Amino acid sequence: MELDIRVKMNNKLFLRNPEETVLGKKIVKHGLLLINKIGFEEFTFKKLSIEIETTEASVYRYFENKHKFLVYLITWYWSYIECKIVFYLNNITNYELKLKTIIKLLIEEPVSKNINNDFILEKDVYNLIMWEGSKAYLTKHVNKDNKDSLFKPYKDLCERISKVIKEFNPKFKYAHSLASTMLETAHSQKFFIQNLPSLTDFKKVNNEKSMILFMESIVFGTLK
Amino acid sequence: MELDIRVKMNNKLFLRNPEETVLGKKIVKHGLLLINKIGFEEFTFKKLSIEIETTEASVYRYFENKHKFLVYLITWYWSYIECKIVFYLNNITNYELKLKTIIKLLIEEPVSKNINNDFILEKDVYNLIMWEGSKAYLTKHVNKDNKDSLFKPYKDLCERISKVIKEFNPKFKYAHSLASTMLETAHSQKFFIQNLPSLTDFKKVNNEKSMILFMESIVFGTLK
DNA sequence: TTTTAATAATAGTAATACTATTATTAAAAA
DNA sequence: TTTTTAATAATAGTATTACTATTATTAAAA
Repeated sequence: MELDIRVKMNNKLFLRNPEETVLGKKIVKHGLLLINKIGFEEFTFKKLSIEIETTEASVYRYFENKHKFLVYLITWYWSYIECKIVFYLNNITNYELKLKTIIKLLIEEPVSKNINNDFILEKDVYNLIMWEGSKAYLTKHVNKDNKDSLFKPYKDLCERISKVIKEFNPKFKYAHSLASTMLETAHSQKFFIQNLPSLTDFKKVNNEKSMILFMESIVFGTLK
Repeated sequence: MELDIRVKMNNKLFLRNPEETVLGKKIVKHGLLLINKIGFEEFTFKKLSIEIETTEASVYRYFENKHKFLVYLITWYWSYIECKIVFYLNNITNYELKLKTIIKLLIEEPVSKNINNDFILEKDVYNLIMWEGSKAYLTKHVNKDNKDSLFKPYKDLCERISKVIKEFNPKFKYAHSLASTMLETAHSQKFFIQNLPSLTDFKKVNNEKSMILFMESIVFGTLK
């Protein structure tokens, strides 16, 4: 079963809504691929415009700058994960199972066939989060961006997870911090496995089961 | 009591050892301050050279590029923290107390008077780690940098912490991952407190005690 | 005293991160 | 149908960035 999730994006993230035009969708799709390929530091609108055979200025008509474009993509992922969590927790009443499901959704790499809309591929955004996710907020303009609600999807996601944590153990005082630690740890450990494996205890391939066990030992160890 | 720690730096990080000349020390000292002030993305060798009244080319004689300069500073911090841990664990035999001491050292903000060498201020590097730390490895050339042993200090630190974890609970399978999670979480939670507080459960000021309790609940919860 | 080596300054370059202006096309109003 | 307006794209620019190559200056060693 595939989910068709439409995410409403904060309109401070773009100058013109890329979902509304062919060129806009092309920018998002190929921009995501290009950042994954060469990295955010090397990525420029010029390079993207050559790739999709348009002009630099045309890209600038959609996005103010490459940072806003990154936040657009990252935000899309966070909103998408929250939708997924809402959907999969829907019929679960057991709080332990709820938490286990969340952990699975955070760690399990999406399979490539799982296309959820016509221009963003889930596995590509997953990869982007791993490599560039924290760069969305690790800037000196984080406070301004925060005031523009750019990080609302991340906060909402954190809030949702922390509510499940509190349901599981109402006495635990640090539900939000545990939730954000879960989110950050999922991505950083994934990155370390691929690139700095001695910072982890996992194999390069087929590590999902042991990663899930690790995360469960942290979450349930902390909460029980 | 103050520690006078001299850290031996990987010589792939610089073209000319900045510790050996007055200009070199000036570059490191004011470079650190400038990155903290304007952020790594906005930081350039040109701006630094104006600040310390020299030329851009002179800065380039010490460091290949600004990324190597960042890794130089970050690496210094990791090595320094490992030294500190070695020193403070020296006379402790109780493994629980060892872990608690490590947690304290990772979370406690250094006091400003604690100057450990003539050009790097501990509190400034601490701040740098919080804001720019993960940018040291979140690049597409992480594998090349890793082969040049640029991240050895971080790995050594992680290894040292994971050894204490294993002493405390020899059966725990994920000592390295727990250690790297501790390191990453210490910095990300500190950043969130200051900039995205709704991702945490701590106050903006005087949060160290509760942060330490949070980290202890994770570490001992997981290991017990 | 001369040679050599270390260091700094000058002057460049291609690329980056944009902006302002002009041209083209499409839709709405007269 | 024609004209006006609006949307979009392309052209051509700029200041800054991230460097490099060359030349000048100073200091130390032979």
